[in-house]
Amino acid sequence: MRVARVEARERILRAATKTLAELGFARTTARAIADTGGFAPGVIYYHFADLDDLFAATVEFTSQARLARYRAETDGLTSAAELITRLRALFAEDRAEGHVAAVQELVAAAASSPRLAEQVRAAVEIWRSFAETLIGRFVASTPFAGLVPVSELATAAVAGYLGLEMLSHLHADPTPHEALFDAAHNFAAILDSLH
Amino acid sequence: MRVARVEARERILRAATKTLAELGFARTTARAIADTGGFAPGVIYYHFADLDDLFAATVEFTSQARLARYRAETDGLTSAAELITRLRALFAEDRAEGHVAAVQELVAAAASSPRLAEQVRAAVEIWRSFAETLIGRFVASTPFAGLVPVSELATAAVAGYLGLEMLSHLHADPTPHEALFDAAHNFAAILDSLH
Amino acid sequence: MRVARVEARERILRAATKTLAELGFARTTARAIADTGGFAPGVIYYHFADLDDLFAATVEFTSQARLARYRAETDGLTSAAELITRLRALFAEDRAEGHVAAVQELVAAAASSPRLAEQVRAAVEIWRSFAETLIGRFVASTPFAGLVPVSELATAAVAGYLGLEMLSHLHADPTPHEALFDAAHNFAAILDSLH
Amino acid sequence: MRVARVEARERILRAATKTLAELGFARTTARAIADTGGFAPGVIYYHFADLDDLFAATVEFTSQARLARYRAETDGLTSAAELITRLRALFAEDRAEGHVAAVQELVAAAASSPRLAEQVRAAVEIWRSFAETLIGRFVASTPFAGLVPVSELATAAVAGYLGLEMLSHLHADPTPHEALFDAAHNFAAILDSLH
DNA sequence: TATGAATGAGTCTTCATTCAT
DNA sequence: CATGAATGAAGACTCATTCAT
Repeated sequence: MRVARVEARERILRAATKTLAELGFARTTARAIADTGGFAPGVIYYHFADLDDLFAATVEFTSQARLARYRAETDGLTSAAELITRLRALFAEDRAEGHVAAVQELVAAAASSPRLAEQVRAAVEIWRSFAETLIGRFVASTPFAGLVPVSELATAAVAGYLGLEMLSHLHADPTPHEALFDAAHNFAAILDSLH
Repeated sequence: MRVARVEARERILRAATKTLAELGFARTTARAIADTGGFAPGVIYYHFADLDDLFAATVEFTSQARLARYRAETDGLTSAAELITRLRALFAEDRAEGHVAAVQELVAAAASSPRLAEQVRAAVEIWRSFAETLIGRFVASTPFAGLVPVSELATAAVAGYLGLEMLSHLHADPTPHEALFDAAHNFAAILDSLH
Repeated sequence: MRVARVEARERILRAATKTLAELGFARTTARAIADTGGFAPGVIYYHFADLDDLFAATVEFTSQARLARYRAETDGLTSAAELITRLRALFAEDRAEGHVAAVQELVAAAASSPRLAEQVRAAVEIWRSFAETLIGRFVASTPFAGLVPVSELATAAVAGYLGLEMLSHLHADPTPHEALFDAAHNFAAILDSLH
Repeated sequence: MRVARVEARERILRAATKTLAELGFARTTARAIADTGGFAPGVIYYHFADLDDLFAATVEFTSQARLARYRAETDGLTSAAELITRLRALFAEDRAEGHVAAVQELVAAAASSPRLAEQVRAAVEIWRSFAETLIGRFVASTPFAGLVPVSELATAAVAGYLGLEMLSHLHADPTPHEALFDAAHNFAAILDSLH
């Protein structure tokens, strides 16, 4: 029973994530989610109070899952260049599974829903904190240690990440990301040489 | 006559901008815009084909106006630190008048509206190009000239700017921006000293 | 389940037919249909894509039902006078149930809706074809066989039928039809005597 | 002044007729009429109480004008075949100028507007009466005089005429009318030979 | 629990009509 | 008289949500 319940919840959460990524927030209606997941719209209300509740849960669901993956991939890394390579691969996964797209849609939508904003804020803070730790770790072993405003950089990184995702919906091609990863890789290589 | 028409259009455009900034895209309905501007919802359709048309015009309207201002303020500057100071002031204006907020909402909304996406893409490209010119100008007089991927930085700047705006709706206080400007100012001072 | 769905559809179709007959096309709004049928306007859109879709379905629904009845009543008849008597009774039914009135309204409305026109054209062609068969059958056994342009008469019959219905909305009394049936009956009696 | 006023009225009436014929009643809005005529929508209300008033006047306007023409063309004719030829030409004029189409639209619309119905009834009665006179004249000189229900035939003629017009909007080609005129011409030739 | 039919509020949009200029 | 901007009352349609089965 418990297991079935959790599975049903996750089925809905995955459908919500996919729909957000594919259709955008405005067209992610209860029926659209149900169509994506292959269940009746009514089911949603057996597992979530309302759509706002589902969206809040979606932020946490998709965020937790990805964070675990990001932690696993970046744990113990010492080379900045290697970090960029890993992040590029993780980013490709994100895009393929629609995780960033879904989160970005919900961050944007939070402006219209205080209830959702609360949950999103928490998730974003977790990512910011993760970024801060990561950046701190790599800056620590460079001559810039102490000079770099790590916390601010972490905020900028999260903001930039979401902003890029948002902009990417305007174009068909994902080129901007690639070029940025290339530039970041070059910079990371310089960083690594300063050890 | 002509003047009256243009004035009416601008009244609607300002109301749309303000409503987008204050309520977010999802709640920026024809009625909400009309309430903000103090006119009947029907007027919108007398001056614009539909809401999509109004939103497209809003992107251009608010974008053009701000760009002129940004160009005027940054023209002829040679000190990076001074540049950051000016940008901080411009940003304060943006926030007070809701320009960035409105644009950010429309960039996010463009994901659900191909028609709007076209207009937004054009506006974003203009800003990216402006950022590229600005960054290029300041990098040229430093030892990093040629090493810095100016185009990518410009993209990142626009993305970061919009991303920060988006994140700012999650908090009440605008602290993150202030801290970032402080950090940027420090960095700019170093840049200036390298001339 | 399936049955409930079909029943709901038919309830809406009957309400549409009745509303068209009683109020005319211009006043047959979603709300008016809902009021007639005693359900919420939204139900219409649960069972039909939009009003055009409902109107198209109404043409077919009312047309099919009546045609079956007309075929049953006229099958095997050999006396023209008896045919006229039967047609007069069928016509009385039509009027009582609003079938012709509804169809006539939709034929007129088809001028403004290409989508509806398609469906209406098909229905009209079926009736024209039915009329042609009927007329042909009765003319065959008279001296005029071969001289009478059966196809043209059938077209004229359908046009006249719809035209009469349209004109009948201008008067309160249905006298013109009665007089025409009387005249037709006299003519039919002469036809019968020529066998 | 008087003349200008009458001219303005007629300009509006012609625009209404043309719009009805081209767009159908449902799309004949004040703005559509104004667009057709090249004047501002507001003008309509300087010459007519409201759209219903304009439509009522349109029925009379177009009806009177055509009736004069029909009378002139059929006056003094003795050959039925020649009558059909003349009617065919008049009908071609009607179609080219949109007169029948406009009237048919208004007859249909009268079902939804008691006020319009009154005016339409009067116009239709005039045409019915004209048809009755015409038919009576031609029947009088045949062996059928006294046997033919002239009044009913006149009603049927008007109804058929309007019905055909209505059906013609369903097809692109006007073939049905042509075939009917051919058939009528053949019949008329027989009639003529019975003198 | 799941289904899917139904509801009602709310959205965009149109349009007859008015009125200041 | 004419213009054209503005209004307000609908109308079509959507969608979150409920509920009987």
